[in-house]
Amino acid sequence: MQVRTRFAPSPTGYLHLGGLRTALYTYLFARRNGGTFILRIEDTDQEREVPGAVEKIYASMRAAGLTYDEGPDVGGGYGPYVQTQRRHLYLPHAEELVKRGGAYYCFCTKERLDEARAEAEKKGESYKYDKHCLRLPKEEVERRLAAGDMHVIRQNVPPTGRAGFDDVLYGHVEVDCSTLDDNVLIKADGLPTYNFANVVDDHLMAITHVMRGTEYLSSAPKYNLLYESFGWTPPMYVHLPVVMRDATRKLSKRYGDPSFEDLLEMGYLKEAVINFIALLGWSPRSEREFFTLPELEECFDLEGLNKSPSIFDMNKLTWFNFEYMRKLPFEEFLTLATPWLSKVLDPAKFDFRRIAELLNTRTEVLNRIPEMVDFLAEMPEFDNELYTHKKMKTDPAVAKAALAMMRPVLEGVSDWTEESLHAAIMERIPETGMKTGQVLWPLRIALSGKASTPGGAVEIAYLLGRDEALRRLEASRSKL
RNA sequence: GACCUCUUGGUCAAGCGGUUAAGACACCGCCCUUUCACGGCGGUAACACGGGUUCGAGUCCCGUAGAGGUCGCCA
Repeated sequence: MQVRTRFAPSPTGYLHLGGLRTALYTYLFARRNGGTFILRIEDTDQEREVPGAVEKIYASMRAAGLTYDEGPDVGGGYGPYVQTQRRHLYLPHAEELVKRGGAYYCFCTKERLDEARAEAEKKGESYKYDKHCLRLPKEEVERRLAAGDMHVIRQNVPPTGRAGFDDVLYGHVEVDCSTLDDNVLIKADGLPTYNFANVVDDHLMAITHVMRGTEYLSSAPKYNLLYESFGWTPPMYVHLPVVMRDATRKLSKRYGDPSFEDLLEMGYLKEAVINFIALLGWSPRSEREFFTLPELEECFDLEGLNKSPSIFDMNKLTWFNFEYMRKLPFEEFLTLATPWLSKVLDPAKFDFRRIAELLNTRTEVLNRIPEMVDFLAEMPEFDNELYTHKKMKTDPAVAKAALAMMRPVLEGVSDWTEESLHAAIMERIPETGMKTGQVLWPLRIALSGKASTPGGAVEIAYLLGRDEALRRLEASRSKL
């Protein structure tokens, strides 16, 4: 069987991480099976459509490397791939369904429906359309249709019996038809609802595997009923669990959870995000944890999918990013780091290349760079207690002696390179009887004012330049 | 409320009737060390609960509890 999968977002905003993961799995499944991956835009809700959202989807897919074989902007043999451009296809199918008894015209007003809903709610019952219009005489239906009365087309769910579907993850799921509602298939504006469009399009586009979120789990039986009425073979279903922000809430922009684009802007590498997202809900069932997209395409399978929702752990993402960051070839890292360095440092004054070297293996996320190096631009205020370090056996008193001793040493270095500085310092320390750490720890603090810096005393002294280094040394010393 | 689904450490997650219940992140400790980091070594920490079935259950069945989803002319 020729596998065909589709990712079908609606253009209502940004591509959130749950959506990205669905897209990724859908893509991977197609690739792994030598199938076709399709992007379809589900824009039948004209009111909720957000301008520019479609372009955002394209951009995110491209950024993630999820190339689709068929789609609005790439074409394909099953187009168009935007539902509003397929509008003419749905009504005939709905009419066909009416003929087959799987659907019927409904002229009920919004007011009548709202009332019924309110009443059901008052009684604490769940609302269900009462099939009022199904009982309309055929002649009346035709008359009102001809008169152009406002109407919709509803699915005609059998009042009794069971309806179900087979899901690769959840197995066979079945419900009583009596719990199912006669959903609207064609809206009054002539456009289909998701319920109908996805069935018609998936069939017309020869989709073999429908992968989507579990929010569709409870309506899937209805979709299968539709396939049945048409006499079509339903696709394989793979409902994917949600990505959560904590135990009870799913990831959402409202709580400030980042989108894929947000993460990229923050300085996360797309490779890291993809790797992390892939493992959030899927396991290769081995100890391996690093995968490039092509590697995932090789080994992704449905068996490794997890049924329960998983919590998005920023911590682990950051760890992945850290690992990817340090593996980055230096020149690439330099290019990525430069704009972040420029936010706080003047490129004319500082050796970006050297700073980047020091940063390359210690940067978790690019957006942390400014705070890691801003002390170079301006000496921060700091407490003399920073000089205290048990392991290094230093405290303010030791620091005072160390700094006094270091001043002439640094002043004596004419060739201000790391090599010369290192040589001069290391030569002097043994003569004083102090331990290396007792001198270098205070020196680093005196020059940086920070407990943690990218690089040691020598590197920092070099980066600051002779004048600034001596100035800071003197200033810090006088505060002791 | 009704229906559907889920439930292994704080988090991700392996396990698919017999294991000392992996591994990773985070956390803690030790070592290394020109700080931090990196690296190395080690540690704390889990099968939601109750019944079955079985010689044997995290694994199968049934309940209970908790959580999530759905109940729109939204997708």
